[in-house]
Amino acid sequence: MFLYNTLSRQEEEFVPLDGHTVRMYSCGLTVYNRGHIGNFRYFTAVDVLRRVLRHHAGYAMRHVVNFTDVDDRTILESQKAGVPLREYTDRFIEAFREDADTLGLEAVEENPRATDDANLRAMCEIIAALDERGHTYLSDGSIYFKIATMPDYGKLARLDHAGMKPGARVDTDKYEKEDARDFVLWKATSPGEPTWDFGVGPGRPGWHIECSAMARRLLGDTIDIHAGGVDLIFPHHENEIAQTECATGHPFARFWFHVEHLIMDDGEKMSKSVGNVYTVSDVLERGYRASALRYLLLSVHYRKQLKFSWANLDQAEEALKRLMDFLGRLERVAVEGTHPEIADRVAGARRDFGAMLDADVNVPGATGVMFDLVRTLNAAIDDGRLGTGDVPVVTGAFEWFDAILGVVALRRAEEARPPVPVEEIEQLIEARQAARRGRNFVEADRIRADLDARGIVLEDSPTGTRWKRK
RNA sequence: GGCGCCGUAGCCAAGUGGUAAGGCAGAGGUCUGCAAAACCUCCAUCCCCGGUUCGAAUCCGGGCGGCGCCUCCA
Repeated sequence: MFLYNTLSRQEEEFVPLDGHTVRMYSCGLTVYNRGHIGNFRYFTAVDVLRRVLRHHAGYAMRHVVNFTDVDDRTILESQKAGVPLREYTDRFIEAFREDADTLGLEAVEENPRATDDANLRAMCEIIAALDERGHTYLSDGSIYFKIATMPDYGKLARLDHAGMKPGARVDTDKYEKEDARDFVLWKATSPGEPTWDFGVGPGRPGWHIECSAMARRLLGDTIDIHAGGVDLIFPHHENEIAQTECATGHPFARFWFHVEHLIMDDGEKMSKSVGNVYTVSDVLERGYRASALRYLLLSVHYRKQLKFSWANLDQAEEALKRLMDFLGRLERVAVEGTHPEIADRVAGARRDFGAMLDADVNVPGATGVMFDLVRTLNAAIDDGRLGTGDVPVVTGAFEWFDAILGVVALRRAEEARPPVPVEEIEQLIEARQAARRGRNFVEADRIRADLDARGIVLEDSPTGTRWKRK
């Protein structure tokens, strides 16, 4: 398969270094707040990449997603809340797990948090190695990385520092730095701040060092894929490269996978600092389903900005309904027989779907292939050219599609918890059938409208009445 | 000011040199007690202007517009 690599700015064929296990690190949340749907656009994109690597390319995974549970904001917010740092960040880690579960993200192999001893120790080992090799200096009790000691610094972001806007915002750090681009590895702490001492003196981690350390400890010196949002390219990922490569002497990540932003209708990036933020639970409270949200998040290629709007979410819901209606219909096929042309058509769709995934995870292209197949098969069902003998081939294909998309499984889990008890629905359907037999259509329509208002839709067919969630 | 991305139908969105996938919405039809679902039909020449080419939405140049990064940020 081919993946776009930010490092080379082009698509490259991807094969894990050892040929069978993908070692992937994706930057996780800073847990001072609940993640918003922009964050989850990224997590969902990485989830699909992971699923493609596993279920399509057939690789084993060793995938690490961290929690940044110490930085200026987590410290500040926990102090404001009057809660110990660890306890404060625990809440948002728990919230993340809930949201991840709601959106059907596959569990990853490791979820380290920065303040675990093993990770702090790993950070200090890197810092010590950098110090030995002359890449650091001390200023005001903090340890800095010295950019000037790394000739190829900037190879990922490719920023032209000569052309940077003069003045203003380059050096906002309150500490003394020799060069504006130097960054802190280990921060001096002020009284009352959490402090650790694992061999480089008391202090707390700089932002970038944790990812380098956790990736190295759990995945080794060179990893296959490092993922993040595009906003992390600079400075975060650039600095991770600097630290790790100068400490180990090996290339850090072979592929850099960056996901574009989700932006709001009004055209602004959704971010905590701007304040235009919706969480997964906000979306659910508006009456939308998580499956629809997941579908929407997948409906734009990961390297393009996704403009979020409630109208788009409505459209996603409708598209998903079409898919679910088809799958339901498939289960009810009664005509016997097997048709080789159906198997051919399905095989073709599987091939095309896979080709889309191979081309830099083209999910919108892949869903196009899938819906094309839905129409063909719906038509085949209509005129009896799809028999019970064909059904397993078809369901097999759609199960595979969903192993990647993960949207049908979510929807089915939601269906298992209808807003009206199943027993009651069935009683009402029975009552309505009796009314219809007596040609009392007023009563029949009343029951249908009543259920509709409660979120249950009825559909009549020659073989009886079916219900589904709205 | 520097670097980069993007601009495809009413909406969302693939396609990046060979004559516009898919979804939503809309119109007409078939089916239905009525609906729903489903099917059939219809609905774009790709922001603008130049250029390269037998041929461009796709490549090049110039505009216009939107967004991102350069600062914490998925």
